Amino acid sequence: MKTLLEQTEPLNIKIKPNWLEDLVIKGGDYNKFNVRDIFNKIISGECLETMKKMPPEIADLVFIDPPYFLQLPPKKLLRWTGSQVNGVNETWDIFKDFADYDNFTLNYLKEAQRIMKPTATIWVIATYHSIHRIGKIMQDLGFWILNDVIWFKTNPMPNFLGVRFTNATETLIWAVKDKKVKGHTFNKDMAKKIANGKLGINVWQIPLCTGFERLKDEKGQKIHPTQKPEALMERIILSSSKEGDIIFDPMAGTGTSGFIAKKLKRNFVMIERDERYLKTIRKRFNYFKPHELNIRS
Amino acid sequence: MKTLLEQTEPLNIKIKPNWLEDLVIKGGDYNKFNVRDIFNKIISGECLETMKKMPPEIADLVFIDPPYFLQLPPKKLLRWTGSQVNGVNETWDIFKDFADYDNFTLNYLKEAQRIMKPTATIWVIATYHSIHRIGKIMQDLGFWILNDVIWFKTNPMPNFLGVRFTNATETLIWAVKDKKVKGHTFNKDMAKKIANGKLGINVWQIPLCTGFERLKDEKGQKIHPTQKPEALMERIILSSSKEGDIIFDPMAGTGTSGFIAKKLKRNFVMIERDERYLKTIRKRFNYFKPHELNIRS
DNA sequence: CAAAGTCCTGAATCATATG
DNA sequence: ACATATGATTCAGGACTTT
Repeated sequence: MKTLLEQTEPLNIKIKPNWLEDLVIKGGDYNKFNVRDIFNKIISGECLETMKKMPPEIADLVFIDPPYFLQLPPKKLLRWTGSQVNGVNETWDIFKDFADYDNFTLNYLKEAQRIMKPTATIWVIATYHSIHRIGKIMQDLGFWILNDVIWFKTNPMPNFLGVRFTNATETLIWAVKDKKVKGHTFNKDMAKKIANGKLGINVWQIPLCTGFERLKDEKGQKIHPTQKPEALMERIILSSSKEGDIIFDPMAGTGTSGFIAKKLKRNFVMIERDERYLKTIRKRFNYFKPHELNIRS
Repeated sequence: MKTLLEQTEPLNIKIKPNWLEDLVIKGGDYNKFNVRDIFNKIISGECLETMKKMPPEIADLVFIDPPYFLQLPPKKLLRWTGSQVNGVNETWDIFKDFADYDNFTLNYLKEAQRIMKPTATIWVIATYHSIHRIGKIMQDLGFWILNDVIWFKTNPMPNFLGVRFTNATETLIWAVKDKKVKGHTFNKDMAKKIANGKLGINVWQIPLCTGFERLKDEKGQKIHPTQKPEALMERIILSSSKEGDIIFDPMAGTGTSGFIAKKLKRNFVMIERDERYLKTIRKRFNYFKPHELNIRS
């Protein structure tokens, strides 16, 4: 598989194919969506209110990369070289307190549960800052956890202050919507290939998203502070979905889930609020031919 | 360091040194403990009620290996007492529901928080079945998580059914009792040695507790279903405690925490209810000389 | 052109001292 | 109890520069 954006123009070029405009639809224009409205589309709109407009039981796979609520201090951490650590200080990661965060979590999980097909599975990713809250809320909602999967970063940011272990992992929770679900998709052979060709183990060694794959603006600054690696998304999709499946991501960011879904012959529905990210997704999807996105060129 | 029990007699020999009797004290004999009562002792008694008798702020390090609430079907339930010693329903991993489990968790965590010295840290281990519940409850109680540490088993039980990933991990939560805590113990150099000599990473590759280290009865049956490897306990103690520290374990099982604590020149306080495990601990501690356990021989 | 060296940065729950 | 200012500290990997 080719590396991201190898075949796309630089981001500062303003001219784009017209058909890419059709990739994003305005959620505000709809009271309810039907599947045809949103098939292989990114819906522009706020996460929760847009999810509520979705029809029930349409997704084969749900992927959610929510805010982690890192609770970082507003001040930047300086390195001895003078450069600063760009912690996440986006407004979307700010919550009043745990109760506020929990409430948000509960709401999007409820909607995800409704949107999932009966045999669908869901992946949620976070760090220790919030994964436990998410996991407990999932269990309380009746989700049945199939696995924790550990994303073991080969090149984590070191903890140079030496007061705790270097945090080299993020945790993914993989679950079905109910304990009684039978027949969810799991591609066993693919899982073996993915996890070091061994037993199909729940630890995945994958580097951070850096280099050419990392989407950057005209100034060379990263567009999204937490862009997920394509390799991670590939493993998720290859191990737990089939060709033609609908993959739903209500917090798309730079759209890695839909991008990889499409590369792997799946379909997607994504939601994203931020205009800057939406613009980036359009650029990114220039990789595809119109017919691959069910758009008439 | 020598392997466990290399210098002890086989478990089927009934004659033990008398001084080992003093290793276990009866919790029921006390209304309140003072530190001298319980210094390098195993307290025989039920976990919660015994914890409540403990003085506040005495532990430098708390290690808790609680029931995981695996929710296995009844016939596969793990028996705390092995063969039915008494008719009482003393099964180890049975809880009515999540609320029941959460209530138990909340109670022992509250007590642990009280027993911890102001700069103490706490380790709790579990699998995905319950770690998220534990983690959220910890956060709600004000514990401040320092790290998730992943115990990555080199020889996990393979998953033959092919419906999910082979679960090769357990998760440890490492935390201080409050966000404001300053000056907890973290032996940085030791952490580097522990985690592949590199960054001091939060992923530890350790085999399951098997072979000679695994404690077995006269019939060769394992005594405890989830005995933790010594290597795991060594890493915990070496990375986050100092010589002479008091390490507290309210659910001792076969006493690995205290055993390794003592080997590494720390002190311990342990609580264990089950007479069979207490007997095993006595055997195990025959490894030491009386003066190492502050007992007059 | 290859090899070696420099610089930058990645979801980060920092530590200590002073007011 | 707060807030604010300043100090000490790290590795892998990619981009870029120099030899």
